[in-house]
Amino acid sequence: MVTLADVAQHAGVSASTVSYVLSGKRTISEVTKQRVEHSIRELGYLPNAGARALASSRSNIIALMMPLRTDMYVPVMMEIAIAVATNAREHGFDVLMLTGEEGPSAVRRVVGSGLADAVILMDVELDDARLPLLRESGRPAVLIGLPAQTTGFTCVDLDFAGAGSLCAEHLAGLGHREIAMIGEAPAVYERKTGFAERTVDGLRSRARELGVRVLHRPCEGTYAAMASALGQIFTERPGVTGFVVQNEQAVEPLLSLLRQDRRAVPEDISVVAVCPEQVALQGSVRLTSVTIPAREMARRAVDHLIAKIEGKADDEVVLLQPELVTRASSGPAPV
Amino acid sequence: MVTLADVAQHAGVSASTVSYVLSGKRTISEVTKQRVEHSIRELGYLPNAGARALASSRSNIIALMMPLRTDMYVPVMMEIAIAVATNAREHGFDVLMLTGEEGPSAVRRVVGSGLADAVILMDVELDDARLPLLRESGRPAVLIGLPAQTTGFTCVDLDFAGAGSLCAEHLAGLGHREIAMIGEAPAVYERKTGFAERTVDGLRSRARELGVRVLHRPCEGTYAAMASALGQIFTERPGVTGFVVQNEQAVEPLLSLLRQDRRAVPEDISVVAVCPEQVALQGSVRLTSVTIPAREMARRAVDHLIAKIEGKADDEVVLLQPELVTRASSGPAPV
DNA sequence: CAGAGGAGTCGAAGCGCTTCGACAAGGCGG
DNA sequence: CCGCCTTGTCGAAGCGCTTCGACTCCTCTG
Repeated sequence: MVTLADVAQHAGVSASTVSYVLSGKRTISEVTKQRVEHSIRELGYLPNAGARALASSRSNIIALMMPLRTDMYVPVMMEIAIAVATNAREHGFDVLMLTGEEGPSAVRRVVGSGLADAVILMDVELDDARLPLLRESGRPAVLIGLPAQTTGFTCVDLDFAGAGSLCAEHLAGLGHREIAMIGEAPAVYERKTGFAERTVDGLRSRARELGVRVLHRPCEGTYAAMASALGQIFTERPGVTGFVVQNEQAVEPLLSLLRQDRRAVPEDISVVAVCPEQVALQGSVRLTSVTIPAREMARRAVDHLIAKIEGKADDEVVLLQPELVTRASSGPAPV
Repeated sequence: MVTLADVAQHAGVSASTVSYVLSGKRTISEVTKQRVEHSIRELGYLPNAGARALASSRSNIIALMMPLRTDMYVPVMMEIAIAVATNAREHGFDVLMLTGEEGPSAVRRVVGSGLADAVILMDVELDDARLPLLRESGRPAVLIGLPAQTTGFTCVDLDFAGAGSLCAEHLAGLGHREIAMIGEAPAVYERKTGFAERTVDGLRSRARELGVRVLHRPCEGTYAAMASALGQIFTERPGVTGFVVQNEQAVEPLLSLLRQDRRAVPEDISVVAVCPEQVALQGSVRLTSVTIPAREMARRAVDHLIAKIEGKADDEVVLLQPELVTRASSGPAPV
């Protein structure tokens, strides 16, 4: 193992000089710098992470906590996680992966031991048990999601209410007067994550303004559940011509069932999805959709977090503006 | 911040005693132990990770490297990652998430700096660029997958060849004489990950023994790609009555297209999938499938890795035995 | 031409923990 | 009843790095 001291000796300078070359915290003459850097390369020196963390009380590690709810849509989480890791690296940080298994106290452990400098929380509930612990710790934190009480945290999320109203506007603009919303699985609502409700609220209130009737049905992402939900919807509201789907697992079942039912998309029925772009593109029909910008959320979260670590950012609620892209699954309401 | 010394003082013992209570590496009388543990709780002491790593040259961190190929099936990766993290915690380890973005040298950085004690590599290619670096580092490593050259590593993977032959046996046993295999996307084969080829090989050789003809078609997981592949298959081999699908994104398109084509599953066509259990269960038809045991793979990988860290395990190739579960998508060949 | 101040470097003091050797106190066999 | 081993505890020496103050040259400025 090569140490700082070895490099210093090899370059004929003191250890502190090498350290300053590495950190750039003091001016070092160009010659010395070159010499030191050459020695570093020559010896294949890599600073010891533990020693660094101990001396500087900074680990350059961000903890990413993602509880694993099987009912939660996994690809979005994964995309965010990957993007967080990639982004963090660009700032010189690594990412520690925390699952929900350990419970809220994982936050305390990781932050209290100095293992992580800061925390990103995913899948945040309205009244999340991890938040008090995090607040107490005083460490920088960013939430992906929007809890009831945001003081002390920066929150990054899609403006789901806005997404809902965009869907309402789109369908209303195409002449639809009765629409149904296929929501997330009931378990998601029970868990009180907030985003599902916000979407419905946004959809509802804009629809009301535009004179459109809305029927909302939470639904699991299986064929069976979808079939039953669809049956109920058409029984209760035979005039429904537009669908908004938030549960991405339900998208294919819905399309498939409509097809079986001999209802053409978009001629008879228009479908708008709230989902990641990939899902909108890869199905049997290219879906008109409001994209869930996973990468963008991750990028914002990391950038904010780094800024907070460096003491140059305040708490803030960042709601990303949703965009609706019209594709092949929506069209004018039938006459 | 509470330190070991604070605890020692509070308990009226020396720092080393506290350390030994924590690590259990020397015998400590029950009374002292109680007293120390009480002080720890009282003060809310958490050992500093950096100091610990520095002094013991063990970070208790495992690096999990998962390159992000968009063509790779994401949920399996995610399931493995989560299971790795959860399992590692049970052994007192945390997991550092590495993406492919940084390139193979990420391995060197993380291991050379002492940030991670060991490494788990996912999505291993036959001739993976990360392997030489890892070998050189001398750190314990487990690969999830099977490269061409395994010396120096423990490898954990599903016996995909066995999975292939199970599929052949199942379909042959039901009387099918001509089967088609829908493989992974062409990009997967080009990347030389090995598992896709092994499945085909296993399927082919067992099929030959059983007198079954096999047609193999790599296929992307989109409707369009599937439609075209299916057209070609039935043109080339009109007598095909059995399908083996390895690309899980292709499963729903296949079923949907067969339905459209008025070919009933399982009456006219039998379908066997190689996929995680969840995928087999949640579609429009409950699929006969060979499960990809993501969690089990993760568990084995972590257990082996920990054993290697503690110096009590050798390199080994662990191929998990595949199991075929018969469900609603396969039945006797039509007469 | 003296003094101020900047640039470049060094030495040393930790950071909080682990671990090794030492040592005191008691239990045992011979 | 002495020496020996075991058990329980302590002190001190690091682990490899960061960082603060101090010091030495220079280069300006008045």
